Amino acid sequence: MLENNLSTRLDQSLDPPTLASRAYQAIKLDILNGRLEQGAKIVESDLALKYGISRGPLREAIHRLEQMKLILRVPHAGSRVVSLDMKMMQDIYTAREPLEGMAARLAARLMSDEDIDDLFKLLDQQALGIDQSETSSYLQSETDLDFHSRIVRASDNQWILEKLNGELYQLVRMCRRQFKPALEPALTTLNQHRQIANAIAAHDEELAELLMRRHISSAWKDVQSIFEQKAD
Amino acid sequence: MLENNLSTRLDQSLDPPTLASRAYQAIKLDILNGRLEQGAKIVESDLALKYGISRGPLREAIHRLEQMKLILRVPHAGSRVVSLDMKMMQDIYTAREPLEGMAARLAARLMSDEDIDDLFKLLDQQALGIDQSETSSYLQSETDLDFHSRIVRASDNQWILEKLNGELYQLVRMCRRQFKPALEPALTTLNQHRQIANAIAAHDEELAELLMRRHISSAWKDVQSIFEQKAD
DNA sequence: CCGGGGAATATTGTTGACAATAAAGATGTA
DNA sequence: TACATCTTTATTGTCAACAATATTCCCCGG
Repeated sequence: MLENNLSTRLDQSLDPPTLASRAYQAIKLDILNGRLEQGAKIVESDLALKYGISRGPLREAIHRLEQMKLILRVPHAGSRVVSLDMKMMQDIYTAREPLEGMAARLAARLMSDEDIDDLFKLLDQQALGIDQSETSSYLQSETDLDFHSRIVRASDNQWILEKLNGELYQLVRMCRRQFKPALEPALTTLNQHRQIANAIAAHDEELAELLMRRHISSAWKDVQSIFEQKAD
Repeated sequence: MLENNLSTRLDQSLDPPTLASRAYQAIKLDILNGRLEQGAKIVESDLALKYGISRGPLREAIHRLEQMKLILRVPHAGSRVVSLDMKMMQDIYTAREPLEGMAARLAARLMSDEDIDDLFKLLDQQALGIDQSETSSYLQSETDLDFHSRIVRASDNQWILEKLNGELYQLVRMCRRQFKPALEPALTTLNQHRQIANAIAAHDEELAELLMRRHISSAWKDVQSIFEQKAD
């Protein structure tokens, strides 16, 4: 198990060169990739051993993941990987809708011509990926989030950026991974993205916000239906 | 300085009976009340001594406050109490606007008749406080946030609740405290609150969201003007 | 007098050991 | 066998010392 330690796996990620940060990223990836599955118990000493660090920094990593809701912790009783139920995902999509709507509005106001070009290039790329049907659903999900991520970055709002990119999108990734087989038709998503991009290119704030809200709302309906058909 | 330690000051707050949690609450209060002023350097060993605990749990408390943006931390260099500049407050109000709009929408959908009654009672109480002009601006600010807080709680959305109540409102408190003298006319605020409450009582989701967004937007304009007249 | 380099200091990052609490298992009784 | 209580174990919470890093201050040369 020692080939799994941090110094060998994460030497290149030098953002802040602190053990806690690297452990944080490592655990986050383990959760997102499913190596730590939903509801799995997190034992500090085990993970510390696995990553070859002490419990101190590992603890800090766990606390960060707790704040972003990837880990659920109950005092004196330990922590587990979050398990996404329907209520939680509903809360998340319900919060995403107005927040990303505002992000789209700001993007329509602020986005530079070059960034708009790049956005359309991304859409073309996404269209190509749909034709080649062998493209993994994982990749499609990533390019989808990439689209949203660019809009959020263009909003020039640090708070919205952190909450959406840093927190909500991770949970969306986890949720999508769980529902790998039953995906919403990528073509619908692409068309909605195109409309949003057009509104942003026209600097039509009102329309960009409206379309983004519709887009998120329709995405939630898809996720919701999967939850319901899973619960029969 | 030892009469200031945690066991004497915080015995009653037993939410989670862990030193880290109590330190977290203590430091949070110290920041919100201005005992730790904006931009002040946070030295772990000093605070640990002051609160009579070790650096371990104190560190955890600092990390939590960092995540909620009351403390700014740079690795290896230490942490300071956040200093609120105009850009940051703009980001916060810009995020509040759609989020609280959605909260108002949900409240209009879900709020029970009893809770609506309580909401109106709070408004009457607030009106009384305005007549007695000796009421401190601090109290007015608190009842204002209380109004918003109830709506957010009624939205039945855990994520929105945590972000608004747990994070953004603290920063708004800090900002208001800084601008004690120049306050927006409380009467305007009260009237806007009344309109919002009416929309919620009528279960008019659309209107509740719209009015709440306008309310936040107008509140931001007030704060913004104070920033600008301070920077001349 | 001013600026750069380097030792001294202060502060954060990390560790392993200890204490307190909760979970699991054993023991005895009805 | 079922159940309650105690004992044992596993796990988290806390602490104090150590290591690594950044900051400060002093000295030196210009």
